Amino acid sequence: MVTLADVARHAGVSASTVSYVLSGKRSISRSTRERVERSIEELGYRPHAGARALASNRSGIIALMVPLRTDIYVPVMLQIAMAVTTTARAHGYDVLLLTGEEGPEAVRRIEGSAVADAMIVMDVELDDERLPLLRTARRPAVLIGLPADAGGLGCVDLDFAAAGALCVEHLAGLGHREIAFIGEAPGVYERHTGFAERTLAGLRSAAGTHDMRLLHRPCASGWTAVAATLGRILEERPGTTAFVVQNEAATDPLLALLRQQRLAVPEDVSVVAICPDQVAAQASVPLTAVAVPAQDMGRRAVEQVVAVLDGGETAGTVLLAPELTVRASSGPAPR
Amino acid sequence: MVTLADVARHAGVSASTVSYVLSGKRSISRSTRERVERSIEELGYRPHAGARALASNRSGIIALMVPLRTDIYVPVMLQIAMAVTTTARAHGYDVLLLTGEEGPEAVRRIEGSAVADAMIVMDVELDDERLPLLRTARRPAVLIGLPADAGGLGCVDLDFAAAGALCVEHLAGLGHREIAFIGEAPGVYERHTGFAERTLAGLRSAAGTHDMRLLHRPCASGWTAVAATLGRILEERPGTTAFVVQNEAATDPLLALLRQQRLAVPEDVSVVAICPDQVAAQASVPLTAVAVPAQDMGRRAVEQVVAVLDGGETAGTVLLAPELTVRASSGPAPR
DNA sequence: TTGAAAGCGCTAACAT
DNA sequence: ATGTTAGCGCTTTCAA
Repeated sequence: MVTLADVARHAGVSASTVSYVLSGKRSISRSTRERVERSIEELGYRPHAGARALASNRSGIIALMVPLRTDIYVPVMLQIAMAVTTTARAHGYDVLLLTGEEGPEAVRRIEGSAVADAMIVMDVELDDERLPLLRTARRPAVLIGLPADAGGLGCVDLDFAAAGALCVEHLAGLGHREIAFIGEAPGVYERHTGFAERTLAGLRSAAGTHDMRLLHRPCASGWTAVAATLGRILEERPGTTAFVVQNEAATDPLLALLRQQRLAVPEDVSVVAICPDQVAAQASVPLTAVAVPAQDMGRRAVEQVVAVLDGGETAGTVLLAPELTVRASSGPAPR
Repeated sequence: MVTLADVARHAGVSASTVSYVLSGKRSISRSTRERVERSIEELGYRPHAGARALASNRSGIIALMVPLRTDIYVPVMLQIAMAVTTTARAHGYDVLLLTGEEGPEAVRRIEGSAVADAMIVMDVELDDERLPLLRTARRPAVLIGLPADAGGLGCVDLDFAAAGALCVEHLAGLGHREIAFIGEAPGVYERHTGFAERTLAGLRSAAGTHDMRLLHRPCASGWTAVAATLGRILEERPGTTAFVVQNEAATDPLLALLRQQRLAVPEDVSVVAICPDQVAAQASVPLTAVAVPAQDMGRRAVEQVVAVLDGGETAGTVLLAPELTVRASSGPAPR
């Protein structure tokens, strides 16, 4: 294995000089730098991550905690994870993948062993049990999601309340008066996941403002579950003229079921989704939707983390403004 | 920060004793062990990952290379990644997430900096450019997928050729004579991804044996693409009585489109999928399918890697036998 | 602008 | 059964 000492010897300089050429933390004469760089190249030298971590107290790793539950919003999760990884690499960091399964213990483990310089936590619950630990940790943490009390932790999320309101306003403008909200799986609400509750709050408040009736139904994934949910909604509220859907797994079954019931979209009923643009665009009826900017969220989270690590700036809350794209699934209320 | 030396002092023993209590690499008297363990507990000691990596030449990290392309088989990818992470944790390892984007350079980086003890590589192409590097690396590597020439590298994969054959045989037994194969996106074949090509080969060979006509059509994701593909198939081969689908994103649209065309499943046409069981079970018509055992694949890959790391046994190729589950989407050929 | 040298916290060979 | 000690490869003062 090629070490820094080998490079120093090969270039005829001291070890510290090589180190400084690498880190750029002090000025090096042009000729020396070039000589060292050539030696590095020729010998194929790579700094040993462990040695560097020990000496510098920096591992160059960002830990990413992903929920293990693969039943919900899978594409969003993967998109975020990928964006985090790509952005982290662009800043010279690698990403350690943790499953939410480990819970608070994972936070202790990462913190204690100094294996990562910072943490990014996804799928945050309103009163998440990992938060106290993250707050007192010596390493920065950024949440993707918004808990009840961020309390000094950096947060990145879509403004889901505004997203919900935006859906309602779009439908109100089209003359709809009675709408149904097909939400995430019941478990998501039971866990008090921030984004789900905030969306619901946004919908309710805007529905109130616009004097609309709103029916909320959580919905598990799977064709059968969607069919059951739709059946119950149509029975309870036969006057429903529009659906807001925040459940990636439900959009396609919903459209197919409406078709089966001879309900034309958007002539008979409108559908507005809250999902990634790609999902909305590829549906059987291209969906009017508020985009969940998964890539953006991942990218911003890393940028916050890196800002703290490199600059020392303390992280705040970044709420991304929702954008609604009108496609083929929404239209004027019938009659 | 609490160090091993702190623990040693607190317990009244030497540093090495603490180290050996932790590693179990030599016998320690019961009383000493308990005293040390109590000190560790009381002080809240965690070994410093970097220091350990430097001294032991082991990082306790397994690198996982995941394709960046999020357009294909997303749930499978995430399921595998999660299974890898969970299994790795069970063996005391953490997982570093790499995107395929970096290509061979990532292999060099990981290898050179000793940041990971081993690599698991997903989405392997038949003649993958990362293979030569992985072979000469000093750290073990296991592929999830099967290249043209594994050449000493450990491999884990579903036996996709057998899976394809199994689909054909099931349909042959039901009297079908003319079948269409809706495959992955064209790009997947262009990249010569192993599993896609092997499935096709298995289908073709079995179709030959059973004297069936087989039409293969790659298919991009998205409703429109599936509709176009189905349209062309029905036009070219109006006698088609069964579909084999290896494209998670296409199954649901396909079923909906068939319904629209008044083709009843399975009375008029049969559908057999190659996809995770969960996807098959949740479809609008529960699908007869060969399961892609994503969890299993992830788990087995880690077990291979760990076997090499811990035991030194050299890894072979593990081809998982396909299993076909009959559900509601397949039945006797019409007429 | 460069070098010398003291650790960083842990492991493992060598002693006893 | 336990202790002593020499590194592992790098960063970073301190000195020149």
